[in-house]
Amino acid sequence: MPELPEVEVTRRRIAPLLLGRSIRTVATTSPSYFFLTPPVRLRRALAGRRAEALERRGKYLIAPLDDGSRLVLHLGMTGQLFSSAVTSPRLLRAAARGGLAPEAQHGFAPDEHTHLRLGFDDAGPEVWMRDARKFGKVLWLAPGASDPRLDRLGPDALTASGAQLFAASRRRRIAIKSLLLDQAVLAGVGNIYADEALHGAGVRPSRAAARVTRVECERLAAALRRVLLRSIETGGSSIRDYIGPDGIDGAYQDERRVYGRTGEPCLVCATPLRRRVIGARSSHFCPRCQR
DNA sequence: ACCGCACCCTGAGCGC
DNA sequence: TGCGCTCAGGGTGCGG
Repeated sequence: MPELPEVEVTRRRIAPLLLGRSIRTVATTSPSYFFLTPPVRLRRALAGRRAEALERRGKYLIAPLDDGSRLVLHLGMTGQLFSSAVTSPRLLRAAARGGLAPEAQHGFAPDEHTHLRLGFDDAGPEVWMRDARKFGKVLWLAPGASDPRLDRLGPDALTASGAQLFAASRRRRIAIKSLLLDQAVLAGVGNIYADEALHGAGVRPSRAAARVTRVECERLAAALRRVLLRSIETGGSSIRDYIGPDGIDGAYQDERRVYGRTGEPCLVCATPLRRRVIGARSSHFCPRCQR
């Protein structure tokens, strides 16, 4: 599940493939709600353009183009943005992965889930976007156009302060976990890193946001920064679908302390970790360390 | 205004 | 072995 770290790693590694190259071909799948901008319009808008930068806001990637328009991408849950020159078992269905050595899986061929393919006016690799579940989004913004999705994003989780978090949590009766996932409060936090940060800060995910103290908000902001930065360092979490644009898996899944570890011992106090559904998201926590 | 929840989608993993 | 069911969840939007 691409969250801030995975999107940031993707940004850093895909930027060299995108920047300064003129887009010559744009191939898409059929219209669906994956395309907030209809494919026909998207193809027209992108052909001949050149990305001048690649920015990240929360979990969104934004590429300002040379005509002042912008290409906006969101990877959703299962989105993969990668070079056509790479392959990875994660690009294949489990059935197709079976038994194959990684080096035997050459030449990933675009399938029905490969929704966007950008080709360039040189001989280099293309940039492909694949998303089996289509929870991702592709959007083109005309010069000067804005989008409510971007406008409502709160401060980036990497730079948000404990004071901001404290202010945003006052009078809120929702669980602190749900508040962390609200992109208008903090941009970039998803289920994995919310759970990890709450454990790091010693705060139970189900606690009402308004009952989290100023000191705990400071601890939460610090834990978020620590967890997110460490994940970026290790290439993100490749738990199911996520791959780096260069086909290389992240390694942060090996450093998880609570996410997906229900029943296993807490690495701090050895108490078996618990799972509880909060706001339709599974939450993992230590009943002893997190109050 | 605030909050909970259904919905979009497909593949994995399970039970029978 | 194979089918069908359930679950996973980011973000949006609606109903209470």
